[in-house]
Amino acid sequence: MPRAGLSTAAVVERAAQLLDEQGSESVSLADLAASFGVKIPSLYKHVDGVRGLQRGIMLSAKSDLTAVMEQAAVGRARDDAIRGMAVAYRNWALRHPGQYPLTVRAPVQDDADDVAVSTAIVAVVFTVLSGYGLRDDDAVDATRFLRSALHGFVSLETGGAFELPVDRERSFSKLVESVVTALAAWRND
Amino acid sequence: MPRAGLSTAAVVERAAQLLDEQGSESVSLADLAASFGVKIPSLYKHVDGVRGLQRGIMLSAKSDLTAVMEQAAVGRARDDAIRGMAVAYRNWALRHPGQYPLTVRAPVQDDADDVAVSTAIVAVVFTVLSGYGLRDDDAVDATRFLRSALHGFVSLETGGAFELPVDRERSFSKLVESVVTALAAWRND
DNA sequence: ACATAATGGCTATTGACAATAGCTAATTGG
DNA sequence: CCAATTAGCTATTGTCAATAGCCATTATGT
Repeated sequence: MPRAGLSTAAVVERAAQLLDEQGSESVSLADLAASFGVKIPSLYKHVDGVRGLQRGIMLSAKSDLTAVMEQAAVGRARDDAIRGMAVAYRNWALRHPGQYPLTVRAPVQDDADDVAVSTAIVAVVFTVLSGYGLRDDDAVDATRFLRSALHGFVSLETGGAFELPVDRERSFSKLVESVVTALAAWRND
Repeated sequence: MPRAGLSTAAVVERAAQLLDEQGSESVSLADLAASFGVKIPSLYKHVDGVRGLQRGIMLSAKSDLTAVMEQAAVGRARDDAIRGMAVAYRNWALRHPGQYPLTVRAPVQDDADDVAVSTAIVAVVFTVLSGYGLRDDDAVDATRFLRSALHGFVSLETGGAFELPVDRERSFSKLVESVVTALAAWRND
C-alpha cells in the first residue's frame, strides 16, 4: 500500500480549498478523503475528526485574514487605513467564500489558540481606530460598528443576497465612505 | 394508535421553536418527531423532508420579520422610522437566534413564494428610505448599507462575537445613529 | 545489516440520521 | 354505518462520521 504523503497541514489546506470551491457549508470527510485518493479513516491519523478539521481550517482562516488586513493597513493612517483594510477584508472574503464564515465564529474560550487568533483580528481593527483618538467604550463601539458594516456587506454579498443589477463595487465604496465619515464624526453624537 | 394531531403549520412552528431554543443550525427530524412523541416517518405526511421543513421555517421567518419591521415603521418617517425598524429588527433576531440566519438566505429564484417574501423585506427598507428622497442606484446603495449594518451587528451579536464587557445596547444605538447620520448626508459624498 | 519501533493507511463495524415503501388503524362523509 | 381517505406505524435502505484493530511501510540504533 503506497503512501499518499498526507500531513496535518496538507489535509487542512486541501479541506479549506474544497470548502471555497464547492461552496457548501462544510467539507465531508468522504469528499476530502476521495480528493487524496484515500479512505476516510486514514484522515484520522492527521486530523481529529470533522471537529478537529474545522478547527484547523478556522484557525488558519482567521490568521490568514488577520495578516491580509494588517498588510493592507501598514503605512497608512485613519481614512486611508480604513479604506485599505475594508477592501482587503472584502477581497479576502470573496476569494474564500467557504472559509469566510469560520472567521466570524466566536472563539471557544478554553481554546487558547482560538482566543489568540480571534483577539488578533479585533486588535488590528482596534489599532487602526486608535488613529481617531477613540478610547475605551467609544473605541469598542466604533470597532463593533466597523466590523458590523464590513461583515454585514460581505456576508450578504457572498450569500447572494444582493441580486439587483446594481454595481456591488459602488455600493461597497459608498458603504466604506459612510463608515469613514461616521468615524471621523464619532465624538459628535 | 392514537393520533397526535399534527399539521403542516404545527410541525413547522414547533421546528422553528426548537431551532431557536437549542441554538443548533438545523433541527433533526429525530428531535422534531420526538418532541411530538411521534416517529420520524410520520412527519413526511405533513412536510416534505428536511428540505421542505427548512423551506417552511424560512418562509415563515421571513414574513414574520417583515411584519415586525413594517409594524415598527408605521406612522413614523425618516430617522424615527429607521430607529424603530432597526430596534425591531434586532429584537426579532435576538428572540429568534435559530430562525434569524434563514431570513438572510438569498431567495431561490424559481420558488415564487420565496421570491415574494424576500422582496417584501427589501421593499420595507426601500419604502422607509424613500423618505430621504433617494432614487435608483442611490436608493439601492443606501438599502444595502442599512441592511449590512443591521445584519452585521445582529449576526455578530447572536453568534457571540461581541465578548468584551461593554454594553451592546449602547453599541447598537451608536451604530443606528451613525447610519441615520450617513443616510441624511447621503447625497454629499 | 537487521531487528525494532513508530507511523500511515487499510477493512470492518457501529451508530445517528434521512428517506421510502407498504401496512393498519382512526377519522370523516354520504 | 359503511366506504374512502388519512395518519401514523414498522421495516428497510443508504449515507456519513467515528472507533477498533490489522498490516505494510519507513525510520532508528546498535
